[in-house]
Amino acid sequence: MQRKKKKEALIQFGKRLSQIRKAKKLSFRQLAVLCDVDYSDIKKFEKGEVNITIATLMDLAIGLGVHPKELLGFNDDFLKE
Amino acid sequence: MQRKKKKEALIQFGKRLSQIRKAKKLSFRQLAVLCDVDYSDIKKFEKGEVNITIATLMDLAIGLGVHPKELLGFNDDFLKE
DNA sequence: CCGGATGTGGGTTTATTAACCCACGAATAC
DNA sequence: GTATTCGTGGGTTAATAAACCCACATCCGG
Repeated sequence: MQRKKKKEALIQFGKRLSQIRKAKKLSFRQLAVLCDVDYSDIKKFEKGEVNITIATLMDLAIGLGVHPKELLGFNDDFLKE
Repeated sequence: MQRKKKKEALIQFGKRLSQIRKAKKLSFRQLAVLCDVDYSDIKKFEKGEVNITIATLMDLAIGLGVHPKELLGFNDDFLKE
């Protein structure tokens, strides 16, 4: 994946994560406890600064109480351009 | 995520990847060209040896012509135990 | 006013992913 | 029978994700 597209993908993912977290009315620190990751790292994920692995993705899904698929449920049109 | 569960998750992911690749009748090397990753790495992914990042996940999805979500479309019951 | 939670930004070290490459034997095709 | 493609297994090095930690300003409730 090209540098630019990769960055865009991570930002889209971050937005999706943020969306779900807020829908569940969880703070960074609350979610951090639920999914056993550091609270300050979650913000990095939501900003699209980190290219997380699927294990971390699943940790987040567990904490949020959704299927891992949900976290990738963003519009993927930008991938096709 | 506990060590054991993480391993199980990666194996489930690998199986799903293998399933889709075979359904599309692609060899490791063919898929490798389509998604621009090394052919010998794809086998490692399918064996669950590597905890890939979402950028690589998307590369695979692009090569396979499916939405990234599809690659996480495995049964996640083992996550809940 | 004060204690607690929150968002934010900035660090560190260690493990491991990404991105490569090579060689072999078996199966497939020409 | 040889050229191609395949699965397989085994490497390397550089980049970075994981897993931590800390400080501070703000906001809110008691």
